[in-house]
Amino acid sequence: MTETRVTSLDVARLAGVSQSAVSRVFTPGASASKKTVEKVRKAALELGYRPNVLARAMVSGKSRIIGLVVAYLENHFYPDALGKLSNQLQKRGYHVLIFMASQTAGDIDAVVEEILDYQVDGIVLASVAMSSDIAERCEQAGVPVVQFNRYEDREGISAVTSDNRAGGRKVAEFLLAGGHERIGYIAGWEGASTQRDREAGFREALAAAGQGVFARGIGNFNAETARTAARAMFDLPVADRPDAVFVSNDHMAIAVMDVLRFELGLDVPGDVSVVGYDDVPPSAWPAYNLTTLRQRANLMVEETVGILLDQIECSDSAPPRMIAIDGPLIVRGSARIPEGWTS
Amino acid sequence: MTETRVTSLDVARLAGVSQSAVSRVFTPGASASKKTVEKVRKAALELGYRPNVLARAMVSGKSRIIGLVVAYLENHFYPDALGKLSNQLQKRGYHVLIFMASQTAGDIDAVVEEILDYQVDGIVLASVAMSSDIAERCEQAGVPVVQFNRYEDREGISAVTSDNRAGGRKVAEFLLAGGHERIGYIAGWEGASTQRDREAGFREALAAAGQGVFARGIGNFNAETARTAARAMFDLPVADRPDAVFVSNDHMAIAVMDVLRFELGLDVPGDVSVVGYDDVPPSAWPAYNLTTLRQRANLMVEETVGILLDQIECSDSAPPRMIAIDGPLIVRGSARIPEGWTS
DNA sequence: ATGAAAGCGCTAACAA
DNA sequence: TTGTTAGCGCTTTCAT
Repeated sequence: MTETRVTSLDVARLAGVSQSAVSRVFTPGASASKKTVEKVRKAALELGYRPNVLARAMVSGKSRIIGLVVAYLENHFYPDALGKLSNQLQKRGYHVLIFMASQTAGDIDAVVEEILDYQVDGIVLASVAMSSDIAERCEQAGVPVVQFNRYEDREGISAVTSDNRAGGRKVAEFLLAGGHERIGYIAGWEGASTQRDREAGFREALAAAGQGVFARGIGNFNAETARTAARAMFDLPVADRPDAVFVSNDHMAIAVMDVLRFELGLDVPGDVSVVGYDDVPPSAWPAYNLTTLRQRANLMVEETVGILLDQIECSDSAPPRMIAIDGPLIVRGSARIPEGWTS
Repeated sequence: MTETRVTSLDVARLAGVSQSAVSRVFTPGASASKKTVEKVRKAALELGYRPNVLARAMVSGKSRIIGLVVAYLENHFYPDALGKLSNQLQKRGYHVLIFMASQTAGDIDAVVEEILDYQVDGIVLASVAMSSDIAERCEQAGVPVVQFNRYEDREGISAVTSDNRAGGRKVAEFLLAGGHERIGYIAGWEGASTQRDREAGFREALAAAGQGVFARGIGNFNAETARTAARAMFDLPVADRPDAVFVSNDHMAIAVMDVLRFELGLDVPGDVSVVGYDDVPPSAWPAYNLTTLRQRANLMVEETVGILLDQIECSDSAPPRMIAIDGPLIVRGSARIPEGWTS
């Protein structure tokens, strides 16, 4: 039970070669004769040697660690994305170091400093606000950053989102085609680009049809807040309440459906049509059967990884990229389906 | 836009002290005069210096990284636990490095090797099977391991679970008190200690009342498999199907409720009582309102962190600890409530 | 192709 | 309290 730390030197001695020979055998683009490789591999196996990633990181300047900052894990979209991200990165030899950001705004700067302390090769900011300090610090440290499901356009920082504007439009068009005339909206956190874009696209398409938002509430991407907003919006006589509502993410939409049905005794979609955004797993459960705009998490993650590794591996700094991925409207049963609706 | 790497030496020069003085200022238990501290802090701030965690790890042997192996993120219990774990560790100056384990059995050994390469200070195995190799490798590397929500009792490895046996018993007693006489069970993955213990406790209490399991299906902790099991168990004439079913986690229980209600047209709890295990957020949603045994994730995580840090910080290796945390039955509306039921 | 030697940025003896 | 020195385990010139 002696705590054994096997080093390359141990292996070298056993194999009868120099320490640098061992290093070469374990370094992808290195030169070593068949013979040396063989001897070293054998010795390494015998001793159970594996290179120390940290030591390698020190000298090479590459840690193969990606820092991930996450704020909300309640919304199932995020754990889902996290899993996919971690998997993809793992396949390419990187790993994810997690940092939880409390919702507190200023906090994020401190978190990013902490991340940088670990000499990460890249950073993914999942749904947290950027500050210009962060951008600067990371650039000066030479660490690429990509924002996931959020962007701040004043900075020159890469971002991957779904095409929220187009998504908002699609939702409006669907509701309009369904003949709704009093269409409400429950907003997410107003500081989020996702929220702003979804609403902008939504209003755009409503306006094109000569309508506006009949009622507006704020849910902050939080279930409880969304419930409160739903009560305020719907606990009213028929004529005063919406006949349809676009809730800006599924996490809230589900909470809203529960309020409508179980607290207010309304029928969905009979009395009110509900449409969400994300297409998280519970939206497909028959009890909700939520019509929603799908965010293609797989593609979003692929793009994120692509951008990151481009920047890391091709040091001639690739320019920041802004990607918006289109997603389909998944028509289920929570909103009235227009006659002859196809696409 | 020059990539600046500020080192302690830079700070030392600016502050007019030695490099080790700088190190001392940034090392918790070190000695430095007010004056030195002041000069160094000022210089550090000016240059934006922060210690390199990796370099520190190399020499101190402590990386302040905890490796976490996770397999399922679909079951919301895990993201939830992950968030809590990461938060608690972060408060104590540690961070979580994620490793996704495919369900593949042998895979886990390779993953653990990879983790060890990062010189982690500890490992949390969340619901993945141990092998004796792992135990040995980690012990020999001097890295403490704790299993979360699973255990293998043949190894001397710490584990934190809920008291699954007691939980299974409580569920049975509740169903029995409700007057059910044909009680079914849908099992999780049979390789899991959680599954075994829940079933053991459940059967124990049934047996004590002179009953047995009326029907048994296997869901493998997977929603789709659970649906299949539910169809086989319930698509039968009244007399041949259970009047109650204990589904061994909520993730499956919700899927089962959907099958019962929407595919088979059965009323829950009118025709069938359903009880789950975990108390994940969706279980509280009115559409399910699932009676379930709560796993106290907060306590489980606290214990996990406690054990880990004890082993890491008090090098006189604390013995492995097995913790089983009792959880309450949360009585909601998916199962018939016995007359005058209180506790 | 291989070995010797010089660090990567830091902490921890050891002296002073 | 402080500076000097010796590494942590590795990659990478530079000779050979």
